[in-house]
Amino acid sequence: MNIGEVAERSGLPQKTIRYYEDIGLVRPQRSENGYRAFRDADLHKLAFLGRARALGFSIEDCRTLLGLYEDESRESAQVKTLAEQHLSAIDDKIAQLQGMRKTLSHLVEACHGDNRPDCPILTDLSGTVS
Amino acid sequence: MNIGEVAERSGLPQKTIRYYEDIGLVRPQRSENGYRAFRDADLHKLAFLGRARALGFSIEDCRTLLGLYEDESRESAQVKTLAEQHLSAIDDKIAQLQGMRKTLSHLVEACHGDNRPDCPILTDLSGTVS
DNA sequence: CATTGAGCTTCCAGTCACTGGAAGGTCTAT
DNA sequence: ATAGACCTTCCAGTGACTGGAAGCTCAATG
Repeated sequence: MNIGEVAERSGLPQKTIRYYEDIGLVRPQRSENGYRAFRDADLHKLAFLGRARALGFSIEDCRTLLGLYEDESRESAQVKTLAEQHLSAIDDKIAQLQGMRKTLSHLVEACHGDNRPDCPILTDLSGTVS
Repeated sequence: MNIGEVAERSGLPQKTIRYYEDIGLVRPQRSENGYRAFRDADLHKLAFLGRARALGFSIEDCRTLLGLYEDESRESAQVKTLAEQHLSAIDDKIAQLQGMRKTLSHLVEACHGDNRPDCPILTDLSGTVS
């Protein structure tokens, strides 16, 4: 398979696939003309990466996950620990965003949003104690 | 004020303050020795920026907000629109993270996490139709 | 057989918002 | 005089791509 087909079938952009090769996540062979020659296993790996990235795992986590996937003697506890850490990082991010959301939605509600200049959003940002 | 004091009082790292000067968000004067000489208005601006960043506004949004803050003839509608757009972006991010969270927490629960290699998390990532 | 256009290659630069570190000047207190 | 704190600039790196340029290869058409 050439990169175009792999991109289509994995759902990853060609640029991303080349980048993943650059950083050693996949190692496709090369045809005589210099084109990358992907095998089914490469496609499979790339799809794995796409799903792991869609769950928010970092590239380094993905590298680890791929390693565990290919390691027959892995312990599922290793995978679970990684996933739990990531889950907890997601929870932190959600909490942070919800904090922003709460403050911001209060401010948006308080702003009448017309042609006059006075604005509670700016007042809040300016730190003016009202 | 020198940068150290401004950093402490604004809560921003010195590096960040220098960076904000680089990109033209603040323009402190200079003392004869070449040190940055911040006035109260600069400190005020930096604190404004710190609060806006803490609400997740991008640097360019912050630039716009600062401009509106200093523009006496602004219309609060402009601020409100910007804030609403940002709020909606935050909502999108929260929704995306909650999607990840849901999938991932199911997978984590399904994984027994012991010394055996079989792991539903990896099975899911591998795309195996079970 | 020449040409066109799609598809592939590499390489370089840019994104965003900092952050770290090196090399060196300045100030204050002992 | 010197130590140490504080300041300066400049360069490079982060994460995970993304865009674009210049150029090679391949398949189909006239």
